[in-house]
Amino acid sequence: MFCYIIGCLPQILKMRKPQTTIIDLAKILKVSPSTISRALNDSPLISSEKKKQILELARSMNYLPNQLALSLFNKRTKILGVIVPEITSYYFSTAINGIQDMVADYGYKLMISQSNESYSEEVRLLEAMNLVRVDGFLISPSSNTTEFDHFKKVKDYGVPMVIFDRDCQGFDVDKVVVDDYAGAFQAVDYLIKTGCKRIAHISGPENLSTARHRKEGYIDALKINKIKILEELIVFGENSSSETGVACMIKLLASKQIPDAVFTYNDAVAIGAMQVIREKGLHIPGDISLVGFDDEPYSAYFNPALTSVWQPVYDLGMLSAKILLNHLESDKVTNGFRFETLKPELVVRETSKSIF
Amino acid sequence: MFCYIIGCLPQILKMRKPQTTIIDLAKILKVSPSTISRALNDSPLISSEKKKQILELARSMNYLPNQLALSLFNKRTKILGVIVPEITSYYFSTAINGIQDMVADYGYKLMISQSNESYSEEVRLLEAMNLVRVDGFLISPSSNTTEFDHFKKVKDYGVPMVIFDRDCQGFDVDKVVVDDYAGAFQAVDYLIKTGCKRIAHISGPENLSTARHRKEGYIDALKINKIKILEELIVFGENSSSETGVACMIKLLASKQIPDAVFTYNDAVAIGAMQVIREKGLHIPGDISLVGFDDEPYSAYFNPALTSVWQPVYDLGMLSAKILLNHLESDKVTNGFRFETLKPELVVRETSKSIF
DNA sequence: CTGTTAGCGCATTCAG
DNA sequence: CTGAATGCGCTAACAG
Repeated sequence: MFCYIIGCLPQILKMRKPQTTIIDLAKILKVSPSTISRALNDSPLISSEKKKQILELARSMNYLPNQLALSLFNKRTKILGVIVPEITSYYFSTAINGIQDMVADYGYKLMISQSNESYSEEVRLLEAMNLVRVDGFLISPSSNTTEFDHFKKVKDYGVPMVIFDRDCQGFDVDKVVVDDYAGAFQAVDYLIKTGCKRIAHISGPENLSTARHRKEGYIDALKINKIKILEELIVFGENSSSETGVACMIKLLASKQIPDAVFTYNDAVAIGAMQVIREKGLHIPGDISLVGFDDEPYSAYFNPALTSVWQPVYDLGMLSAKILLNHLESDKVTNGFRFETLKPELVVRETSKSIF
Repeated sequence: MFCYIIGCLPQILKMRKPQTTIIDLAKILKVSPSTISRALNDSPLISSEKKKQILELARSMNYLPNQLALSLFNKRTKILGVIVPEITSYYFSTAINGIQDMVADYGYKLMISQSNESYSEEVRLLEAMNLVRVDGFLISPSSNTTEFDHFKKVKDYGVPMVIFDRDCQGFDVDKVVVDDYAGAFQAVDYLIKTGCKRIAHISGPENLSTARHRKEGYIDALKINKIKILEELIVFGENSSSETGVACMIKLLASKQIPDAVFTYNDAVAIGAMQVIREKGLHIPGDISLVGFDDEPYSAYFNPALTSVWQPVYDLGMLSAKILLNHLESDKVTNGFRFETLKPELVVRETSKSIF
């Protein structure tokens, strides 16, 4: 679709208070706009006397340089576009945190939007931000994004971009992800070492690379420990909410032989599962061990405190932003793409037994 | 401080791929740029034949209108500046959610930043966003902001703004807040009705209007029920984290006579408090009732499930944005300021006893 | 219907 | 050291 933003059409609007420009200053001081510009930009090509005078007037008249004009001229806005599936989650908001902290010192602002896990919304946002001429993109694709032409189009347009957290297989750009496989493997291997033999897995949306990798880690940990993989012990949640955790756990407990451990896609799911287990009158970790993923701040305060796989999300944001900044602030032509993987870490708490 | 963004200074930078402009199109088709512009904007002042031809070429050349040029011309960017204390909290990210949902249909984009509860950072962000010429501001001030000249300066500059969640007393703008007083009153009144007589309060940062109002609600609920207010039962947390909840609860349990209920500034604090109570071997709500504030999604899954005061945060964001849009999209000159108050609601769960 | 002109606010050549 | 001219990409008022 080729369309133009409605807002651009002419329309009567409340006129904003006119703001002082370098031309205003120039007229008052009876000098040329160039001179004003030079003074404001601390150019050496101006007498310090005039400079002082100009700066003073500028201050007194509340002069503010217009970034729009600057951006138009410089062909760079110093704005970065950030698109995440949802901003409400601790995970992504922490990543954004990292991005902002990395980027602030370089004078970049963030334009942030959430796709709400919707592909079409993601496309819309991407295009809108591209029209604003953001200098680059930091994107974590929606779970319903299976085709990457929209990304490719923007990239080919010359806008640098970094994909983070969720991989887009088959689309070549810089990417930063967490080693979900390793995290899952570690978690399940640990469960096995504590004596669990019938370990279930509540997986996430199948389309998510993170969900797939965690499932693979789970499967390989079982394999390497010579434990049979049972289809009935793997259930798939539609999303990663606590409600989904509830539904999936109910399903798992409905079978004749219940699991002695559950490794969930993330903490939210684990929390839902925990409630179901509790209500069934089963003991954690006595009857069933439970391990989550993400290590959200609340997880440590659950009763019992949740064993979980901590992810370096803040660093994820930082590194993604850093890579993007590299593209933006250096002249080096990039050869190939970076694919960075950050290591997660198992945090053992009370929902899992200990290894003797 | 009067300063210029470093990024504006001339610097060698990797030239971005030149993008097609209406002038390019004009040259190719040998017509004037105005004609191109008219075609692109679906003006009636053009032959449908030419229009079709132009649109086709534009599409094939991946033409995208440059919002910067447009914004410079229209004196409006269709970008709204959002400043919140922290983006990581469920509370503010949900408010942002509401803002975005309200604003999306009107074609506005969001520039979001967090002040990290720092006054100076807030000032910095505000100024940077103002330079970008955002059309308006949605701000929840940092807890360390006690003086509002920076807001006033921007407002006087002609940029509309709405303050939300946290009030700035003495500064007149449109504001949208939640009735913290009523929420707190309801919670504490309820605790009293369940038989609690020695109700403690863990308050938030004293500078926060929300913390003050919740404390006042607590106090008035006691008063109206003729319960004596005891200084020793009110402790102040430096911030609103779970760690603070832990620290404050330890303090409360150290006194000779422990409370039979605790009303906390928010859920995060309550969670910390809950852990301390549990570790002391006390029963909730048997020995101590516990009520939080915010009703975060996890609170329902705690063990026992947390009684809390739900806040209409999403609506808070929506309404704030709506008010700002009113300023932006209508010609009506505003007389006075709106002060909207949203009603919170007590959600009773397991950490409080029931009323017989 | 179409082209020309001017200007949004600024920086940067190029002449003086 | 300073000013005049030019252009960033686009629209709108004004002629034709």
